[in-house]
Amino acid sequence: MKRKPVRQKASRKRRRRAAEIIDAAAQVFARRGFHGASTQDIADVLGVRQASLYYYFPSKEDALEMVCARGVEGFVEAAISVTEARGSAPDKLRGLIASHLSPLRDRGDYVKVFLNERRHLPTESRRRIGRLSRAIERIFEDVLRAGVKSGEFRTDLDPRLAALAILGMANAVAAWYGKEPHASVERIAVTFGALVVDGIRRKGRRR
Amino acid sequence: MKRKPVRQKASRKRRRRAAEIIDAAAQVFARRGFHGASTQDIADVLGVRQASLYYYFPSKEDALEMVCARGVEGFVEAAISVTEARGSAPDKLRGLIASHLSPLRDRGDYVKVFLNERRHLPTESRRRIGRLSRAIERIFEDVLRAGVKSGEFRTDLDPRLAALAILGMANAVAAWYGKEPHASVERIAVTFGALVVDGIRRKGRRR
DNA sequence: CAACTATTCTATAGTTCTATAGAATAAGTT
DNA sequence: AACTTATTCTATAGAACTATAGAATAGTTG
Repeated sequence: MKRKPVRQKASRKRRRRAAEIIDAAAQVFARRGFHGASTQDIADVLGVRQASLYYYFPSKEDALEMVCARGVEGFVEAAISVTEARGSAPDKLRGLIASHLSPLRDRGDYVKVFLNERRHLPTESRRRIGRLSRAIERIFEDVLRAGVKSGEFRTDLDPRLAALAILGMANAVAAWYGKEPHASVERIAVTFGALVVDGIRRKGRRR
Repeated sequence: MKRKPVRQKASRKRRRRAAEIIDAAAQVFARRGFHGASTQDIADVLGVRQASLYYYFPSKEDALEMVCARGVEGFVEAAISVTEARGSAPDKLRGLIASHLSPLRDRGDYVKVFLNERRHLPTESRRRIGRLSRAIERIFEDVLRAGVKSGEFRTDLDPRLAALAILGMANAVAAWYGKEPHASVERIAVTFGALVVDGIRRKGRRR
């Protein structure tokens, strides 16, 4: 009867600390890559001893898994909710792009690690996370296919290739976001949306 | 008088072998990443002992440098020659995309390593290779800017963001090229070129 | 405050990896 | 064949890194 609030208080504190630890891991993995980063590097960021980290994760690989998990967290859900809202195919596509870029604002390092280091996850978690990746690709693909069917997009469009193109474009942002002046997530999303939907050619002088 | 041909013969053979060694390194670095790959992994591909590799490179880092060097080799030159040919801005841009994708055909692993592992190069060579990267970005940017100026591209286009978008799209191909059926370099180049220049929206129903 | 729990520390075992030294073998030359 | 040079091999030093064990310290609760 008395134990519960005790445990919760302690574990709330612990969760906060655990988040700091994983944050440091994300930062270090993002900068040096999983194998290029040592647990010592993570400890240095936090100002603690290397061995202390093992109070929060059982292995470096598990730390990677936590970072990657947060790196994809919410992507699929957000994307689905965009496609379920009503709107034109171009609107949905622009919405998908915006939603896909959104996590860069506050989780850039996590996203970077997910994108570049997930291949180093142990088989099982890599598979699980790979499924999420493919789910996102499929969502883009489906919107493109629907747009072709409805006549909003060109009939000669290859939805698969276009989806990979758009995702490649969007994912690449993680690599330079924060370094380019005047490039907020908003602005990038709008620019990319316009580029993909309408192209860069000036209107009224087709061909 | 007699020595020259001797030395040349020997060194021609050696160059061939050195190319095999670096090829194996490219393959292994592409698959596992620089720090995730051991020199033992490279030796395994070749069926030789780990230490034997050091007859061909002085350090693992140097091997990375050789791989990266071949990974960018020719990119800039090819891009420049595209921009120097005459043609419309859209033609040049499509040409740039095609030229940029071209090395994937026969040097996919090298390109992959250049894209993903160059950050692990020692400072000096990283800088040198970083300059080449920026040169390529600039070439794309310049074509876009020229197209805006000439009225071929939309006046509200941000050439810098568009260049990053297009390069991101193109560079991402390295990650999946060879795994997608019916996606030859030709086809990808044409698809991406059309996507960027004209967008995916169906013609004749703007807005 | 005394007892208990949570967190961090010191120390290190054990592994993996790069790189070097020098012997052995293969290839090439005269 | 005898000699020379090129290539690969065996063996290992030495460095770096992960993870564990158990002591020390800080924090919490009755």
